[in-house]
Amino acid sequence: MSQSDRTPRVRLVDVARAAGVSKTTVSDALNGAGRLPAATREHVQKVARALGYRPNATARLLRAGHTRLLGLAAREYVETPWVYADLAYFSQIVTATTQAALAHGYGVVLLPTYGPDDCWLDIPLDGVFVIDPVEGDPMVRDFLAAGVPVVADRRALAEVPVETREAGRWVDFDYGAAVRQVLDHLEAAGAERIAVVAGATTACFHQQSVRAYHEWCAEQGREPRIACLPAPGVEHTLQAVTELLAAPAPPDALFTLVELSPPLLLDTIRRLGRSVPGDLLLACTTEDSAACYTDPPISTLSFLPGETAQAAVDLLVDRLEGREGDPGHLFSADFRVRASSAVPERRGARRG
Amino acid sequence: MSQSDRTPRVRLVDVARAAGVSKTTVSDALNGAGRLPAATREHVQKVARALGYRPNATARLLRAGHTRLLGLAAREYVETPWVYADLAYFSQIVTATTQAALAHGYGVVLLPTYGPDDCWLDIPLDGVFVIDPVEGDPMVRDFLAAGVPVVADRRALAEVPVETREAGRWVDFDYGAAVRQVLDHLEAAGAERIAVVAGATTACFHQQSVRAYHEWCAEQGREPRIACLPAPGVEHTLQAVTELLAAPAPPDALFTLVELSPPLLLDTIRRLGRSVPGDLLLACTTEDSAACYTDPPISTLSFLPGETAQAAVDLLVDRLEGREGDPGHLFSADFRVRASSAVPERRGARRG
DNA sequence: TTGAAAGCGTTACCAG
DNA sequence: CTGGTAACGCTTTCAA
Repeated sequence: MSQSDRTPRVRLVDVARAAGVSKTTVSDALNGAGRLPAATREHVQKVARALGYRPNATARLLRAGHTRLLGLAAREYVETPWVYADLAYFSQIVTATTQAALAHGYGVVLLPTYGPDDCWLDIPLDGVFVIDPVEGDPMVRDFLAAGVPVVADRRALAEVPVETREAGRWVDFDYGAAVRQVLDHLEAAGAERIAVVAGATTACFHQQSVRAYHEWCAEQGREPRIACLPAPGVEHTLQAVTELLAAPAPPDALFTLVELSPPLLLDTIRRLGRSVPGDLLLACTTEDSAACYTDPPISTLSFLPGETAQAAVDLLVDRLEGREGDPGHLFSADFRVRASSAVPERRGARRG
Repeated sequence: MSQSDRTPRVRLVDVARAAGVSKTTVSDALNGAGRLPAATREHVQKVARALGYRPNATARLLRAGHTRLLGLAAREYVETPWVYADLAYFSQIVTATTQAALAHGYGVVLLPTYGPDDCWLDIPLDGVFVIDPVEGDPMVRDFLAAGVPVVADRRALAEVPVETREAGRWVDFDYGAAVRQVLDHLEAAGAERIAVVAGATTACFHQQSVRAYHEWCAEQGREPRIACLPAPGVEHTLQAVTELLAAPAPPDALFTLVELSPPLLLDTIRRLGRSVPGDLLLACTTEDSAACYTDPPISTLSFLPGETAQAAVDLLVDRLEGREGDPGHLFSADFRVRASSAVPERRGARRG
């Protein structure tokens, strides 16, 4: 690959010349194809090894017509240069995607989320998994227009010209339903003023969940108490929590929709003088497994990154290998009620 | 890319035919090369757009002779199929590598850590960053033999045939020194029985750090108290901690060398009936930023994933773009003393 | 200004 | 059983 080398790589033809045979024979000998006599095969292999020959991967790909490379992009915070390290959700998506891809013999390329438009089109990809596409996402549009199969969410696919849609597959959640499930639970547990921390992006998840919260509030005749963060970050998130809890007639429940270390959030709430669940019911959208080890364990809403990634890869690979599969897969979020949003009795007991 | 399509992709030559010009003209018109009259250029562009033409990435790469793709592999737990999601260190390495690569116009491919030997050689890579190579790592050997520049640690490079070593660069730490620094600190803070949780792999980091601990114990005439984990995982790690603390004459200091959520560890220690730093001094090797928000804040040892990744990419890119740069970069670990391993006064006060 | 043709390094088809 | 030769799809040099 390296062009800057003084010594150019040894090519198939070099081996052929050195071994006194043709390119075909070398190719066959090395790939176990054809029916060469063992002697020829071994001779060629020896020469190849002696010369340090390695096939050029790019040339093989051009020949093969596919690259067995899948792209992965997290688009939620397109503006801010890549911030997914602290986000357990994206970490787990990356891991699970890589594992699933590997199991099918595919590699995974982490795609740029920002930067010169179209730069992603220079990467030789067989398919792409786009997580949290933004509204009218150009990446989804471009790949689909280029005929590269894409897995995204239903909205992203609906936004794309119908004639390019054929290569699109989707994985999706009913985000609104998930949010309402948590709100209903908190209300049933006695919460009257539920505060929410959400993201201020055009990703489907945040748009739908914020909308669901507002609708829910309207139905219940309640005043929304919501902080929308334009970017992730521990500082800002804790700050938002602090401000929400400092409001006059402070909330008696908190529901976070952005990732934040659960033990840390718990600790912060305590330092603000509130007990959980005594003064404040708590439910977190998180993939951090630490949530069930805290005291009290924290109720969590999970969007199943492992399952999602697995499904996305399967969808992509089915399409790539010519199998007619499902057009997509709808998941249900996983809400686990734990002691942090406990039943009303306990709260009444404490206060009475 | 997708071969399974009924409708084969439209190629350069198709556009040329449709526009009534030659391939050259199309290429020039689309790439802004040559000095075509504006009319021709626009005409070609219009036809290309109408046909939905997208250049084939693989073919361009073959022509270009490079792929602008960098491989990234975490080799520490080669046996276990990819377990880096919960590990803040690897997450941050991935993010930082991607960012740094992007800044140079390179993409990043996540490499398989296990699976059919050599399968990584089929991926068209310009360079590779191998984190925590194992002893005699075949991945490092193969890429170097193939003339693909590699960044790893010094040991990995030393193990490779000298004639292929030219394409190797390194980033490294003096792990032993880092470990001794922490042990010395804990001792100065009054610890007499320091327990350690480490990994049982052949990665440089674990080998050197475990050795340093044993040497330090020997020098001090102390009995080592160490748990070595063959694989990561919250359960196992907490279990190891529990066992170490349950020993007769229990340790008065704990130093973890494997990643574990700091707030969670603190919580666990407390549930075992020990206070930090009162009963137990605590220092963690971790990249989790939550460590400085706990109460008490936790002393941490960091191996600077951000800086390491940045340096690795720079080393790779310098080599690829023909610049003569450094052969490698030696880092010093970042040890931050916080209240969890506080000065002896406080411990005396509590106990007296 | 435009086009024909020569690569890039591999694999695969067919003659010999 | 082997070796020429034609793709794969693009860029670029060089003539016209």
